[in-house]
Amino acid sequence: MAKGGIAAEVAKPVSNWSWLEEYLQLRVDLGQVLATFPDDEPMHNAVAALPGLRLLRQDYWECLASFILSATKQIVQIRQMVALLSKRYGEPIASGGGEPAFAFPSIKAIAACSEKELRECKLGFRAPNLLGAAHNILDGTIGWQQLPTMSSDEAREELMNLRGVGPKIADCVLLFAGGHHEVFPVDVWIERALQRLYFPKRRPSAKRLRKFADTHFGPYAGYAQQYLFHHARIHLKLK
DNA sequence: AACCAGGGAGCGT
DNA sequence: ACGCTCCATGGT
Repeated sequence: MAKGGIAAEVAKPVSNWSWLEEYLQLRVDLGQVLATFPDDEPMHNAVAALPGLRLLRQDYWECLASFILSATKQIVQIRQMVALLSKRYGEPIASGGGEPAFAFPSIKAIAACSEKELRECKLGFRAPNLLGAAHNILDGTIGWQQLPTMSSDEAREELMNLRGVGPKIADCVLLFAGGHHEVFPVDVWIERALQRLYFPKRRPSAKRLRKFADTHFGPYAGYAQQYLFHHARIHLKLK
């Protein structure tokens, strides 16, 4: 994904790529981000292993919905659920002549589904949670439109009013959709990675790790989380 | 063929 | 505040 890309090489750009620049957060200076990371061995290793890793800036709804689906599911299966939902309830989008492609379903499209239909997309017990989120957004139970202007603490609290949304999922939405780069979501992988890398003997509680994450990684803790997370998944044999 | 998965809610202590 | 257990479904 070299900068400049295709658009710069054609005489007349047929398309405006600014959405992609936004999605990949190309305005963020990675060098400045990396400079804020703690000067310790786990971070050095993680950064060295994954040069150029970036956070995405995702759509709020797509992000929230995906992470509601993620509870107790493997990543391959999450992709499956998302693909199935999109195929059945999403709008068709340009696919470049290959397989037909579909956007992630809108809030209204999901709200119009029955729980049964969602369960038929293999959502299991997550089906009522996704449906409830769509309803609560549309009926104003939570301040959806105000989320982008809220502080991360306010937005987290607001999101956690949704059934099926706890601290981890809320933090993922803050980081990946809200652009709150200081937020450090703690999931089972990061928990294991932090224990292994920073506390090989002690095995601190989840609560303790939460506090460590909040104080140790600085203003771009979310980026640090991503480097550690993917490094741990790819190179460390955890579990 | 079990076992368990990018969590969260609802219980019990 | 903790520590359980259950929740559906499919990959390994």
